[in-house]
Amino acid sequence: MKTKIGSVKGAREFYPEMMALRNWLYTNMRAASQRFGYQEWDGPFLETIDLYAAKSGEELVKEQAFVFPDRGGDLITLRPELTPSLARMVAARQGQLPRPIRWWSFGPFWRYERPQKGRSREFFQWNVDLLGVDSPTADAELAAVSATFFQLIGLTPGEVKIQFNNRRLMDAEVSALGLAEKKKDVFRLIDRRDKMTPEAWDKYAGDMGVSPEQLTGIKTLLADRELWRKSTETVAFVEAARLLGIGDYLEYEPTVVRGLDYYTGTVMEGRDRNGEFRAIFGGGRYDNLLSDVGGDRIPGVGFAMGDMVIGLVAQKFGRIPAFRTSPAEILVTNFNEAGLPEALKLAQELRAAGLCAEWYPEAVKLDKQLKYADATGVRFAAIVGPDEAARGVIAVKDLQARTQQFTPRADLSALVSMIRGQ
RNA sequence: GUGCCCUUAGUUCAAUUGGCAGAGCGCCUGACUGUGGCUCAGGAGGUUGCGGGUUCGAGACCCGUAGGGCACCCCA
Repeated sequence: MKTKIGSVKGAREFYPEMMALRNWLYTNMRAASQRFGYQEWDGPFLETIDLYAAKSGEELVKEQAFVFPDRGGDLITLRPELTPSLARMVAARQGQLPRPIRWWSFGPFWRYERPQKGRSREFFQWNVDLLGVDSPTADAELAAVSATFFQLIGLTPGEVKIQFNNRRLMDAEVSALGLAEKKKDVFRLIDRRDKMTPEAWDKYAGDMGVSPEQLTGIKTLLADRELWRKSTETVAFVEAARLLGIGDYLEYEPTVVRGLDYYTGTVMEGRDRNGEFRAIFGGGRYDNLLSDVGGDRIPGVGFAMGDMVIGLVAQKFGRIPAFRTSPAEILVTNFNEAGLPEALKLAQELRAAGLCAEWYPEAVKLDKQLKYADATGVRFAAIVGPDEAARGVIAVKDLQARTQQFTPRADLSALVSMIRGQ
């Protein structure tokens, strides 16, 4: 066996079919973003570790970031998320940017983790952020952007949902139980409610110093599907979401608190209704992030959606269209060696006429050339042999309809309208 | 970072207690010298992921290692 050089563990390889899927996601993400007036932007793929050390969360920085020294010895990080770059870039031009700031982005991110279903070390992520507005209505708009994307790719409220909660609300409730000082641990406890057995969860709570009475209080909170009504913020969020027509996608979920440290208010999470897959997207309000990276206090809200889970969910519900692998509309075949120059010329004239035309590079048997058209998904084939040349025509074969007709060589517009008219 | 499973032709997978490495699909050639999907016949293609060990003999057993998968952790 020949020497094989493998790919980097967890890195993504996009063969044309997968590239088509990625572009399909990108196209719909852009459409949803632009429908609400968001502008596309991007940050650096390389950053310093310091940018994330401040607020992203210890696990993300210490365990999951790709960090390596550059040739000068400085530590470089492949970006594990986008929000800190956004905060820095906005802070750098905080006086110049018209507000509100509505920005979206789609690009690669890296996290050093064990690859598994719906997760790799290299992934693409759609980020949407709204800065300069501190209101539950702004939070609802972000939920609406994500819901619009779901609608665009055909995922219904019966298939996916947007769960929401509020950090301030949960802060107050947890503090009321006398657990203000253990808030961070308690949030972690809440986050794991559905991931552990009830017995293990109780023990976990006891181990962190939660009394039986407090534990009962937490359970009461988490069982209260109407808890959101106690917060004017969440009530306003739900009202705005209903006005935006996405109420069917929303579901209040007290256990959603999100892992990133910088969230301050509304938090949300996209899920498939069956709970078969991990989170489709995650997001929330971060009002202190900009001041934490040296800027003014500009409030913000945003979410991030990875490309892998949404791909799995779209596939499960059969919403991924059959992509054409070849962009070519017509394949110009070669009848024999003598005809090669004429075929080459014909292909170029078809391009000049506006068609995407591919030229078969060898005068092999027609049989093989047509099989190639079939295999790559090119619908039409142009054939010019001695008979056609003598009559001044081109035989145009429609491989899909299994028909063939002749069109004048001198006037390609007839051929173009025939193909485009189909 | 932890645990379990997997790796044999281009690809998906077989191979009895350790005993001559095989099949489907794909590819190539022909049936069909100017026409694709179907059919039939023939053919090419392997250092069984890599490195050690046990054995008369290893695809199989043992150790290591790389890659892949699933779950945990964390999160998109």
